[in-house]
Amino acid sequence: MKEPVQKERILEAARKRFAHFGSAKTTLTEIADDLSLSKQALHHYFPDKQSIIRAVTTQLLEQYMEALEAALAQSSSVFAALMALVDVRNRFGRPNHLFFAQLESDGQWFNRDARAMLLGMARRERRLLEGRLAQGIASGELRLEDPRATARIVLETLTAIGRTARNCPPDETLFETRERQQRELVTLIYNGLGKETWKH
Amino acid sequence: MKEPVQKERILEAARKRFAHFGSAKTTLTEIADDLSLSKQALHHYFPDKQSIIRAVTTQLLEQYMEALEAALAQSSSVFAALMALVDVRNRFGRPNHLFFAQLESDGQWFNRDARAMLLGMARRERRLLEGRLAQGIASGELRLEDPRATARIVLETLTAIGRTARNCPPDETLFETRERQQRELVTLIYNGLGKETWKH
DNA sequence: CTTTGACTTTTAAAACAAAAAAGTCAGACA
DNA sequence: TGTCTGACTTTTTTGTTTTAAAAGTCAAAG
Repeated sequence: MKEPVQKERILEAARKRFAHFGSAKTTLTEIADDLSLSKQALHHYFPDKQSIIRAVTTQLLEQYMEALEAALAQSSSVFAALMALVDVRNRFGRPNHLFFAQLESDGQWFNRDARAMLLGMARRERRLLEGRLAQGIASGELRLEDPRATARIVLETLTAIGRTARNCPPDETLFETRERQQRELVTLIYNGLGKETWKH
Repeated sequence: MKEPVQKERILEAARKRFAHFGSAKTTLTEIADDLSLSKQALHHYFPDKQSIIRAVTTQLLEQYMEALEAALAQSSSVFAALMALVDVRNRFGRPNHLFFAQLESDGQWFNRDARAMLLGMARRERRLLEGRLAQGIASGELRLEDPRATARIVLETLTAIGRTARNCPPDETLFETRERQQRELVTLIYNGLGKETWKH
């Protein structure tokens, strides 16, 4: 074999195209051309386009989880952890927003696995945050009854904010606005309405 | 004139149809038929369809503002005010979700005024909530630095949650889920992470 | 084991025709 | 004069057909 990790090269090329144009607007021929191959070569490593999308998705989500886990682990306070959550989410979501938007949309195929993948990811994400909240409770930083429910509502809300206006134009301002909104919300939640407001 | 307030009757008929099918899927002929009129009669009172939509929108938003104002005024605590906010929002949004979704979407015409109207409404809504928060600060219930920013972020977030999955099927479960989510969020914000959780 | 050329099938896009709805106007009727 | 309708034109939406493109298959070559 010429290349020891041809599969990896294909996945890398696909990942780049998916990030820029989304999986729907990327053809197998384009991916193959990027590698100076014919599309039949791709079929030798992946049975169909769907399996390529799935592989790229798995890879991305796995990287996200690792980054989140690391960020939460080294956060010195729950507040820092929440801010890191927002940061890592946007660091991964922004360059791939087109890709993820298509995964969630009612696109033709896929979507069987996509739903399941994203759901499983949401679960792992929730467990991580729940764990960090529990740590905050143990350390006396927080007084919370139900860290699980709290983690769930925080993540659901951040997702809702991130979903707004997921239309075509990749407006950079929009991303900035959303991230700022998320940071403000997290700050508000951390402080609540009855305490002194946290100072920047 | 046969009817003293023919314009009102037309608006009422339009409002009903818009609520059920949205303004895009409602024809002037249908509205006219409901009143046993020809569509030309409608044109005598309203120059075009857009003006009917605008009139209905204005009416609905005005009713919403009055309901919200009343609810906030008679709320005994800020927490009750926030819950009332969620309640009134959904009480108005649910029956007309199709209508409002179309207003916000990139539909063919309209949308010039629609944006402005919704923006103005968001402003008035924010002022009301801000006032109620300031009242809470004055009464000693809250300690907040910036009630304006807080009102803004709360409303933006509630809107974001209400916008999720605004697709076709008027699934009743979805509305329940969203409203529950909004209540949980408001509770979380009120209490913050550092205090004892509020008991139901 | 990889890769490709030639092929079939499926899916998405473009073009076009048909239907429906919006909007106009002169005039009827009380 | 205020209210409404019939007959009409223009615009928009919808449905159908055609066309192009992409997905997927297979035998065979290096």
